[in-house]
Amino acid sequence: MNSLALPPQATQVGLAVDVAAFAMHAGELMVLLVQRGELPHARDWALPGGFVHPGEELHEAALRELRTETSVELEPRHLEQFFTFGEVNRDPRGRIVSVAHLAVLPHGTVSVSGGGHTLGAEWVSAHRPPRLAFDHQAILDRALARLQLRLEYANLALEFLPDTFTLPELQGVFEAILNRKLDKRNFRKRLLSQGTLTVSGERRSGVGRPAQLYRRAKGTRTPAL
Amino acid sequence: MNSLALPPQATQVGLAVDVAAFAMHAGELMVLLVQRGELPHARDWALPGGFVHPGEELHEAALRELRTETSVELEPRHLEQFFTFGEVNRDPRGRIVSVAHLAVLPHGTVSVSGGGHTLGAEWVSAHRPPRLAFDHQAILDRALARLQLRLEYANLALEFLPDTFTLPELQGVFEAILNRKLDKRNFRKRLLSQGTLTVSGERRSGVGRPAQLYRRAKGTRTPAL
DNA sequence: AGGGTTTGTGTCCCTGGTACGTCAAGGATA
DNA sequence: TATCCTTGACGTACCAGGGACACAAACCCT
Repeated sequence: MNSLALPPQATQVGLAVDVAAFAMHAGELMVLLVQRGELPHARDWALPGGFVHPGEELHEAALRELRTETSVELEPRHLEQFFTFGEVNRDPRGRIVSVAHLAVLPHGTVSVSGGGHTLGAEWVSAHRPPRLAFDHQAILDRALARLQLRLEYANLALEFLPDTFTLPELQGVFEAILNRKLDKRNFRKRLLSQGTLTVSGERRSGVGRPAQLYRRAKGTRTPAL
Repeated sequence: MNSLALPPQATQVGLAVDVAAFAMHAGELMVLLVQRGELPHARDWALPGGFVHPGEELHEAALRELRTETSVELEPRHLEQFFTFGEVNRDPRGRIVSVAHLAVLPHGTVSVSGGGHTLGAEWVSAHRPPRLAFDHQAILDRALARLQLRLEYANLALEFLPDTFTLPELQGVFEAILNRKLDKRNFRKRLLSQGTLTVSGERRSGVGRPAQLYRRAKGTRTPAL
């Protein structure tokens, strides 16, 4: 079965995956970065990622790199391939194409720790990241654009919150992703009329009027990405 | 510069591109296929595509394969990468990842002729293609979905028509891509209120009332994809 | 008790989309 | 030349969704 030969002009390239993983922190959209421990770009910040192993599917590689480099365990449904970067000179080591993935980290996934060949892993502001290695800024730009597109449809924002949450919190997630303010009343109207939320108990935020707690309605389990 | 070594576990894979190229014919959305001349899948139909050459950008490879296999010359602005297929066993020759591209053929590009290693090239119904080689049916499915998404925004449909055209013709393009009928009057309203069309002379279709001819308004050159 | 802070709510208007009936301009035919 | 057939052209009414907008309610703290 595997006995067929490849034509001679078939380029053999290094196959990599990169992951732009997002989470909410203090009302800000954060992206997960690692500090590279090896050349090239040693000590520079980069998106987690690395080479695909033989016999390994693309999404498996993405999950593995995320796990080994940042200790973040993720379900496949929170991962989506969104673009492949294959420019000839994007990597000084040779022709390396990277299949870039978008990851949405469910609320609670905050503990990160460097691993593998990295010097460390950290959450940084997605809209104001430090200087990134390779073409990772371009990758991040595209990831943000895709994330904003996805927001319109699904209940993607809910992934960033715990099981129960307040409407202002949910609005904060939207604002952090879209990077702009929204109108309170219109936001409520839209979300509630959509019927994907149900109420729970009460809650006090320590300051101001207590907010109503909501949770996602039953049967609203659309895949995150 | 190129002196850095790749880590040993870095998978070397074959890098390919495939192109789902669409055009209108007799009111139907057509996709461009080639009949394979070599193993595997010899004599089966497939999307045009092949291996990326060393030092060649992805989109260059896509354009080259299209040119050599089907004699279709295309501008880069009519090409868009939309997904990368990298399943481990998608190709019996080994690990081959294919970066799939969507192409919109401007009106007039009809003459196709087989070339390269193919037995021939042909236009077939995009919604009812024959059995395809490899995972090309999955690629086609995704290409159609993307095409339908794109339709909403841009003047993508105009790419399928000559410089001057009638509104019913334009509506036919929409219907062919969306694979469903549209309302005549609402379609006019939408398109004309958009202000991207201007009028020209008249024209008779041989049967029924002659239709007004339109052309795209000046300064409406948004990139096709 | 009062000030500060945050949540919660209703109205108007504009836009875009859909459903729908009717007239107009030709070609073909008798 | 009159009639019919075919297809293009046009306008109205209705509904849903989104954006702009101001004020009351609940809780904390001092």
